[in-house]
Amino acid sequence: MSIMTTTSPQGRTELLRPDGSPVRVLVVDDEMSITELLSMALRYEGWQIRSAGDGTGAIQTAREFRPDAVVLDMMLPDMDGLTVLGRLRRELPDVPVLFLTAKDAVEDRIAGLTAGGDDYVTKPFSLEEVVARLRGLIRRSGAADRRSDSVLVVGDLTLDEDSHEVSRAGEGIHLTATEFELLRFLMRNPRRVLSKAQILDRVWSYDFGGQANVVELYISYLRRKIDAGREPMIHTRRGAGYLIKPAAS
Amino acid sequence: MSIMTTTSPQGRTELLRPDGSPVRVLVVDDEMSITELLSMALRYEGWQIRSAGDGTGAIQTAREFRPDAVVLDMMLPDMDGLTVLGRLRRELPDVPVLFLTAKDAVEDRIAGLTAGGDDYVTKPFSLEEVVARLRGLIRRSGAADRRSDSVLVVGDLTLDEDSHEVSRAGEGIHLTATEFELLRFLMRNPRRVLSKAQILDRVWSYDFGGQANVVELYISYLRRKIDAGREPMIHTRRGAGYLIKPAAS
DNA sequence: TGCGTTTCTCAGGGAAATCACAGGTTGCCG
DNA sequence: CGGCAACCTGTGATTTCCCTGAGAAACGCA
Repeated sequence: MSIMTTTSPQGRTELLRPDGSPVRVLVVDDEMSITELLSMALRYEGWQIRSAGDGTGAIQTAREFRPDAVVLDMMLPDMDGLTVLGRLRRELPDVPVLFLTAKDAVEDRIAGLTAGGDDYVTKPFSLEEVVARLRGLIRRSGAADRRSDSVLVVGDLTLDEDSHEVSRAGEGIHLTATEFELLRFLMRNPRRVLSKAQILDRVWSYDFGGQANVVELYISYLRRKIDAGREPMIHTRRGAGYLIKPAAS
Repeated sequence: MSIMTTTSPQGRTELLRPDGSPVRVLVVDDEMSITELLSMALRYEGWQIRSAGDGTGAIQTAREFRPDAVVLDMMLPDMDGLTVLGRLRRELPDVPVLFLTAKDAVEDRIAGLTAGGDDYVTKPFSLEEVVARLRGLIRRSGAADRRSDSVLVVGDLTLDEDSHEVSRAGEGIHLTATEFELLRFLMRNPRRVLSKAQILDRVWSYDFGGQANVVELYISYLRRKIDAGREPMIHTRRGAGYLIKPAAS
């Protein structure tokens, strides 16, 4: 299965299958709130989502739905995550899997999970992170020539999702992990106003309980690094949110 | 059967058959978890994988699948590894074989086997090691002139997978086995951030149960030998992982 | 068996990142 | 023009992550 990309009129880059149909993703988690959250976010990417609450359902759905990627919680009620993985692999040998795992479980039995090019994120995750990892997995599982797709460009600002490198007008810029995710979210939605609530929901983990003004703070950080002494690209829409756009226009 | 190479847009070098179709590898082991792990990793190399759980199945599959290489566990339920080898050889006289053997198993019998150009690794192995050995076997079994493919180059740093020689700016550097494998993995993925989990999964043996900070430790060793007093090539992306890139950029 | 090498654990130090808080600034509306 | 709400940003506490020295254990080789 090879995967193509196209750019929608809104300027968002989408992954598509060769026949133009949407990418299909299977989400497996026993907590309904999590599958809901993920389904919502992934549908917003333009993908087609199916979900399952246990291993048995996952296998069944996979067989019939034939997803291009799977999001799989390692902690399921009926069977071990590794067992599910094995059976999934029998059905869909080449499908990449994104594992969800508890933060403190990382050490002991992650062994081998990422070996086949798969990936994992720890709970609690941020939606941007899940989406980014999934995009990476799907891109790499598909046919060749997807190099350019890992680079986001807005005006003279570029962000490479593989190397995590960011530069404006050719000059490299160092960003922290949170700054990077925030900028990625902005750049994936250029010229679109994003509310603080949206940003908080996508960039911060779903269990974040802090003050909402972290967004303001990190926008401030980003401006210092990206807009410093230049024509600003990050703009405030008072009462609405923030947006990024090329400096020229 | 001659084997060609090509370089994908991701910068990874792939082995291909002359007609452009993927290399075919047969994996034979009675432990399902091992065949799964290997299949996953080898598929990620872009190869086509078939697996068998015993000697009988191996012969059958080999006859029909006609692999370019075979990974063969010496300890199979139904017959001796040597017997399987003999029958395989009848079917596929020129196909190279990579033996899997327990660490404490008879070294002397193996010694004779590798004389024919075959190779072996001991369990528990690291995936990087298996992949590297297989690549070597396949390259050497194919048409000549694949010498250059065994050398990885990133900036002024070179690593020869055949001779295990490493040098930076022409100056030879001695690395231990683990350091070598870690550097190889980094250099096979230049300019790409690799997480500690990914590194552990590929470079350390699949049964490694230790602390994740061995990766930090070995990165530290590598830096001392490779970046010492020079423009650094190994970079930390805090919260994400490590990457290697030419010093220039 | 004995010795050098390699691998790995453990723990302390230190740097970086994250975030709360609070005071200052800006823009909007009456 | 005054007042309020929204936003910006400096400061510093806390946490998290990373680095590395020291030494124990395992390994390899003669």
